[in-house]
Amino acid sequence: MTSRAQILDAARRLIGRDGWDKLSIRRLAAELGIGTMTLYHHVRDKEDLQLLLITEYADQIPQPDLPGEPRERIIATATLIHDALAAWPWAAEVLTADGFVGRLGESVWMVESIVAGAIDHGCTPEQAVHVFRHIWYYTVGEILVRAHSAQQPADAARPADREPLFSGLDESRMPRLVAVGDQWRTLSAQDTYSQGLRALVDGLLAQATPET
Amino acid sequence: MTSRAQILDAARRLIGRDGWDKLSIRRLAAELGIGTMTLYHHVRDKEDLQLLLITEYADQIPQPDLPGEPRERIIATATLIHDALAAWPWAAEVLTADGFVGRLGESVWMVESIVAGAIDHGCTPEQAVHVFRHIWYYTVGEILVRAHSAQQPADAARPADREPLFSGLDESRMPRLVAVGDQWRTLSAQDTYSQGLRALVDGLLAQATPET
DNA sequence: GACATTTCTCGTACGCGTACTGAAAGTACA
DNA sequence: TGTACTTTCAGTACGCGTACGAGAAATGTC
Repeated sequence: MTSRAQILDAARRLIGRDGWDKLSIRRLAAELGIGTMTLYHHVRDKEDLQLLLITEYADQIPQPDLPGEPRERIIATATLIHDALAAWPWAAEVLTADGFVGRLGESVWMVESIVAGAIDHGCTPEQAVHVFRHIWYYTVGEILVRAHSAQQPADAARPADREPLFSGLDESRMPRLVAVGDQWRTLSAQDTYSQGLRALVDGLLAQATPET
Repeated sequence: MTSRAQILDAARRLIGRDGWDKLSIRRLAAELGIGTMTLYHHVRDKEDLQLLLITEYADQIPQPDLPGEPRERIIATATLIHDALAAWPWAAEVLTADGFVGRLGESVWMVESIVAGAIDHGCTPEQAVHVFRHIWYYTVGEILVRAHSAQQPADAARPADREPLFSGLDESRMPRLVAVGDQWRTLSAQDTYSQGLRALVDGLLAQATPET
């Protein structure tokens, strides 16, 4: 008999050894020493398998002491989500479904934390849901875009990507881009997320409670 | 001899007929009546083929009269990008690479427009680049998440996704989520993007020019 | 015209995800 | 004990992206 726990263990072993892009139904079955089709009796889909792995991953994130200030609590929680995804960008690709919320398991506290922060700041429940949604959009976008662009240096064979962007631009038509020039690439990407997140949260909270 | 134009035509025909998820190298070759591997002499990759299609799609978007007010110009341009992607969400999945900017072809004016708006508003070039970047993150995230969740109803077979979210939540631990309840699903998603975009832009511009 | 070089064409093959069949082997319950 | 159900697994099949390498065709050069 093969149990769910054994499967997930083997999957983690496989991912740890060969990377998450090498995870396949066939390889996992081989790792377990069982037939390929047997796996489909424990797991509906490859996506289902991935969701199980992600749920476990998310559940393992410890719930930290969050600041009492609503705005700071929202930002801290979002950053936590972001960091977790950044450490495993593959999860973001799978989680790009709204249904993910139902799969969160123990780690719903992240959603609760952000929604609660928004409500405590004076948002209506509807606005609070929107706040979470917008933060989620922004976070997923940042992770996915960065994960992809970080992959680029791997295949440095493409010469078009190596030369400065906007090289053959007509200065009369695109004056600002020409002025920006190579600054595009050389930006430190470290605090980018934090910056955008703060702007977004400030904007959202200001929108929701204009009198403040 | 097979030309690039013929390939792209056939690809568009195929996508129009069977949907963009049915586009495959093999089917495209069959549509053209040529061998599968022949395609690889005109196109490096499947991704390359997709980027060609997207470039053409983007180039075809007409450049409208944009408002003179910097903030409004930024929002109008971002909305344009968003609408274009929403009409063809598949493009967003492919474009999730920073290198996309080099592939924009004629439609760089969108980037120029946003960067120019930010600079006109008082941002430094570096800040302006960040403004575009954040808007891009948010837009891509919104498109990808929404595209995925819109696909969900297709396979309504999964019962777990049908029942109300957060059903079995412990009220004492997740009070806010329980309070929000089913509002999660019933939100009108129409103006969501516009709302979040405005919040983000306002936050970004306020961050860049705090004295205003 | 003869040759070399580049460009184009395509068959074969590998690994992948996944569906279907059919048949063993184990377990549960009568 | 027999019977029904679940779990396991091999085999086969389909379509996918694409690496390899062998030919065909076009093009340039003398």
